[in-house]
Amino acid sequence: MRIGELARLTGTTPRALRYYEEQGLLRPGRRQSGYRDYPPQAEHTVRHIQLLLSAGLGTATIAEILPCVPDGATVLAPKCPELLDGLARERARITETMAGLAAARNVLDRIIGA
Amino acid sequence: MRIGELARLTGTTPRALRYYEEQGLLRPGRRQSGYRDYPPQAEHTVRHIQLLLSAGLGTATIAEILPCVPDGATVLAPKCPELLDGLARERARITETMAGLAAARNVLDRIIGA
DNA sequence: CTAAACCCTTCCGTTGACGTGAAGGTCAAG
DNA sequence: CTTGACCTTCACGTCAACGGAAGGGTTTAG
Repeated sequence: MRIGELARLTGTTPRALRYYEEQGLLRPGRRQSGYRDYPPQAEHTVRHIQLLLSAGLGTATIAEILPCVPDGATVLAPKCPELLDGLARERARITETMAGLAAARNVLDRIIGA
Repeated sequence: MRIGELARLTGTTPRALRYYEEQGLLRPGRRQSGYRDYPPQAEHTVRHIQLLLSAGLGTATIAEILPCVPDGATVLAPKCPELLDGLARERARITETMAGLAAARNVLDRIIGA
């Protein structure tokens, strides 16, 4: 599929997809015309990227993670033990952020009050 | 108190405090020398600011909220009903963000696996 | 009285994930 | 064969919350 269709399927823009490629997150093939050509699994990959981005992970970190998450949806990663440390830190960071959000939401609740 | 002491008390920097003032979040007095002079309650105010910032609220929104949160710590805001809508939306946004973080953390957990 | 430490304003720099044209090739349909 | 939608590569712009340096007054400890 071409870039426009993938963008529509994933609710993003061609510009963002080119950016992901520039950051090493996607490696689409090329046609003779130069147009990018994405395989169907790219949709899943892009959704993963969006999810991890929204969690505050940077593109560099995601670029390390993605090769450990094969095409299938709910797959574990048996073969990237070097990343476990970093992933655990990211996990902790996410948990911290959630706690902070809960605290701030409590403040809002106190302000909203009745 | 002067800016350096307030910065130490709140774990931030003079630069950040000047920025908050620039955005209308703080209004310290001035001495003849031009030095900023903060009242003791400023410490509480700054902590509120930090908490709301960490929740993803922008300085403009916080500037609207602050006048509704008098000096006392756990006070409600009876007198700003116009903000209730916006605050409710921010609250919803925070909840959404937390859900997204939980989802992303689940992805990480699946990757970390064993 | 002097030196260190602190403060002032002004202004430009940073970081990340894109947005926004510009100038031009490509492709399916009428 | 031409429109119009889609694509390409630059390359600069944006937004938020500050960081940092320049150039110069102020306060305080010795």
